[in-house]
Amino acid sequence: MPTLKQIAQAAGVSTTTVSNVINGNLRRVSGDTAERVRAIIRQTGYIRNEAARALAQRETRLVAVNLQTHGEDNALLNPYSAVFIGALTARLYHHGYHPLLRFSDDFQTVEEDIVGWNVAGAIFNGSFTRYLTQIRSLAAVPTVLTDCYYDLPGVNRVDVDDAGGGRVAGEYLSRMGHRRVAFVANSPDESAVEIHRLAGLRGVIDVPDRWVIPFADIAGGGRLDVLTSGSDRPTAFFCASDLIAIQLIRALDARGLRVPEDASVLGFDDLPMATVCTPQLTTVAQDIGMKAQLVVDMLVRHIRDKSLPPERATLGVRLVERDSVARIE
Amino acid sequence: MPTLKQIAQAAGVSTTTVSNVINGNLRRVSGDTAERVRAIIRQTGYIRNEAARALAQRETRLVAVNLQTHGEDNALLNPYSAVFIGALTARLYHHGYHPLLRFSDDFQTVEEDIVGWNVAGAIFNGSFTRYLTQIRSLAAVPTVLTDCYYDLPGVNRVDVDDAGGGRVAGEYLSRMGHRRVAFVANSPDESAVEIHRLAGLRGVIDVPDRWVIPFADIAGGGRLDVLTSGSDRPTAFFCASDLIAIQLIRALDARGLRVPEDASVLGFDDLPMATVCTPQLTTVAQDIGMKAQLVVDMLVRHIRDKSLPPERATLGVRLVERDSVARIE
DNA sequence: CTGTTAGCGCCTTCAG
DNA sequence: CTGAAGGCGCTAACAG
Repeated sequence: MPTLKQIAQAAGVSTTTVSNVINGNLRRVSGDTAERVRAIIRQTGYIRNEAARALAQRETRLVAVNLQTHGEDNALLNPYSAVFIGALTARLYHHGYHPLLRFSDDFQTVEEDIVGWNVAGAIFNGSFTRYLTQIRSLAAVPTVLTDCYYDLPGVNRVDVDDAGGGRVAGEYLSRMGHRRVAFVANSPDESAVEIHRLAGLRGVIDVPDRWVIPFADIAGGGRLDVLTSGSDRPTAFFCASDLIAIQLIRALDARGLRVPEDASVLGFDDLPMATVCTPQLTTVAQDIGMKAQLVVDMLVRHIRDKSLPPERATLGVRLVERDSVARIE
Repeated sequence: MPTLKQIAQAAGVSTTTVSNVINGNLRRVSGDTAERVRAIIRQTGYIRNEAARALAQRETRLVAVNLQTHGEDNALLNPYSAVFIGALTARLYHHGYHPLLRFSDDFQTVEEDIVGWNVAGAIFNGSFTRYLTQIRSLAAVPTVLTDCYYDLPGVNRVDVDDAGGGRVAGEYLSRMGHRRVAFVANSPDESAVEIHRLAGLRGVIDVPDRWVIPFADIAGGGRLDVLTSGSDRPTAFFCASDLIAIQLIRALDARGLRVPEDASVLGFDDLPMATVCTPQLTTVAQDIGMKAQLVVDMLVRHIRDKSLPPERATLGVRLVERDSVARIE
């Protein structure tokens, strides 16, 4: 593989000129020379050394993409994360960047990536609140936080309208005749996202605390038996994610309860899996592709113009009606 | 952020010594100096510049991970790919490497990654046969091919025992009383993986060509109607992936046919989704985490010792019995 | 429009 | 066991 210098020699020009051609600074090169240089680049199959470029420019075309792991080492086991990361990646390519993936619950590795690789920017998904403030480099590198209700001065944010989603869910369930609704979430008193979804729901329907259920209680213990027996029981379950909804449906099914005949289930996210399960999931949809685009485009804007003031965007949601919620009464 | 040189000055030693400490060449440094250097590194929070290291060493700690896209731009929409990429990533971390992700159907971008970033190694998943031979850099960079039945001299391979999986499927279906079995796959006459699965099945059960079905024919057209009416119809469908199986179950469901009562469905892969659908999928399982480990460990071995001869490994499969296949007759 | 030059931060011979 | 020095390949002033 030739170096830029060799290209310059072969073309009989200086390295500056070649560099200018490669980087599209065509104002500083005559059309003639540019074409000659390009021809040589093409015929030699020259590819620029990114490490050298990074060293000289003090910046790579890498964007640190950080995902909380919650202990699990394969963060892409979660289908929402997988789809989102895939969408981010595709959009990053669009702007000529690469994701530098990091699954971690620990800020040290994250900082090593950001600083060690001289990344152009950083994206965080989830509520890293525990250590976000410890990441000193955050101030220096354009950053976008998603699904993270934490206000860090100078940092950009993209959030889903979680409260709005909860409200939409409540209004829909209400319209379908449901008055008694339970909320199932991973950690309903820690996850900011889930807290907002619940708050939105409660703006419409009164949900008693005993019906705010950590999913683990259902997956593990017999909490579901209590919730499905006796007369004091919910007619519908609003789940903080499709993944939870689908597992809940299975758990109900295992107890001989059919959805939506015996209980209604409403999801959140609208993952591909929502349409391949039985019954197909009625869910509050967020457009993950659009979200990735919002995030990446915002980041790139701030990479290009470091003086831009912090931005904040909220992604709308909409209800997608399928088969898991029944009209009652 | 200090540079290595500044650390050296602060410690009153040369850059060589600091470099040796960082890279664990402790034979060439006295325990005393090493500790002094380490202390300064710790208290300044020094992080080594990867670009500089890469330039000096002509190699990054990046591994190019390439995924075919089949036109789609978000390759992680496919749950199998998502889980596999996640597992690869986790295992790469384990050895101190990062994945450099590329979703592409085109060898140019792939080569730009490999050469431009001086990656330490490359992993390909899927049958890139169309252009694999065009990637000149493959000879120079340790490479592992997965799920790619293509023999490239000097290149390592990890495959799943697809033929064995087909056989296991056939034997199981046979044991359950099925004689009339159809095979549903994405591109049964192009995908090497699918071809092997079918071949394995055919070693046990006779599958007429008319029952070898591209999934598109089912998803799109009314081919399924033909397959489910009349007396000349299969009693079981062996699907080349869980994803296909689940969609097939839905399509059957839409026609009022229940699985497994009216038709049995057998999947392949054993993705997480196999347990969250109804009925839960009986499937030929491959251990994706193990596969990722085989791939990465093999790659790292060859990165460390460039003189190693090419290797080849095959991942075993096993049948996981759940609820989508019925015993008949 | 084009060339010269001085680094970017680290690794790695080679001397001592 | 330690240090000095050159160079990895590219970019970006600064001259011309």
